[in-house]
Amino acid sequence: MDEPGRSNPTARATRQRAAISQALNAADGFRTAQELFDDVRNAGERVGLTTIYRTLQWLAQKGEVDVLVTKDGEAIYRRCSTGEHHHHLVCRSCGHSVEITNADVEEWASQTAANHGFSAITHTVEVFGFCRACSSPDSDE
Amino acid sequence: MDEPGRSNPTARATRQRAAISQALNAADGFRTAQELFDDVRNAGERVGLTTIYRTLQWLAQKGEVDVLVTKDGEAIYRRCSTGEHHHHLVCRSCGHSVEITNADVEEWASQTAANHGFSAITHTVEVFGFCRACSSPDSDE
DNA sequence: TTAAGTGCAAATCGTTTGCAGTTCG
DNA sequence: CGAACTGCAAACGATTTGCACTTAA
Repeated sequence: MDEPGRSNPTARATRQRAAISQALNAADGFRTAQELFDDVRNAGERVGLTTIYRTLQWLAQKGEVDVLVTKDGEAIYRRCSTGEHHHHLVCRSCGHSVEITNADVEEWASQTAANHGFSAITHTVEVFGFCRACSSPDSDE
Repeated sequence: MDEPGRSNPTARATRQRAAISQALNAADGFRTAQELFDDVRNAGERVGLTTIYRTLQWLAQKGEVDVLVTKDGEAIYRRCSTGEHHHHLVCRSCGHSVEITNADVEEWASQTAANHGFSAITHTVEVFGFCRACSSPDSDE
């Protein structure tokens, strides 16, 4: 993998990457490639889905974005918050997300990792469910 | 479309389901649908991949198998472990992953979600870091 | 200039579904 | 018999790749 602090010699500053990076920056929480595609479009930029995927892959490799996979097998990306650890409570229905924190989890994560001999720990916790509004008896999915 | 995962009318005992269940039983850890397909074949049974998927879906719904999704978006299944939930400790360098569990996190997740009025909770915990081997001074990759 | 970057369309690949033929009960 | 169940092939949807064209440096 790339060494930290050493910029990639083959990295060009393109309009597309800037747009993607910006969308990633503006996004609060995880986004699928498609969502990012839409975000970029809404921002008035035109970037191909392919480029979204390739750039995301590139950023992930550089460790600038975290990648998770949902139960549906979809990849979701988030700007990697170096050192910062905040989690989200995401509504499956409306997408509303609440930021949550809990020192215990942080503690548990680093502790567990250490027990397994892991270092340079970073963790991600995402809780999916239906928010109060969406789980009302007369709401649908 | 009548998948064996519908309501619970009449779960029929078929040769295929027996074979799948047996393969699942013999499997040591997680298996992909394909692997299970092969396992069943090696056991001398002939079951379609479709049936593997449908039965797995059915078993998952009944809570008899756990389903996880790998980074590649592949679903992996494992028999039983009702209520047990695994998380992963993933090495950023070699990709080696260790399964971890901790009831406290489960508790925390559902508790926190409930406090925010969320229901039908599902959570994902991923801990990234460098495993012992990869953090050794002379390791590469 | 020229190789990295981009985008469209086609290709992948795991998983799902349409449908007609089987089989359990 | 009739509803479940099965399996093949086609459909699917997210992601990747082939290839000709742009563009940053």
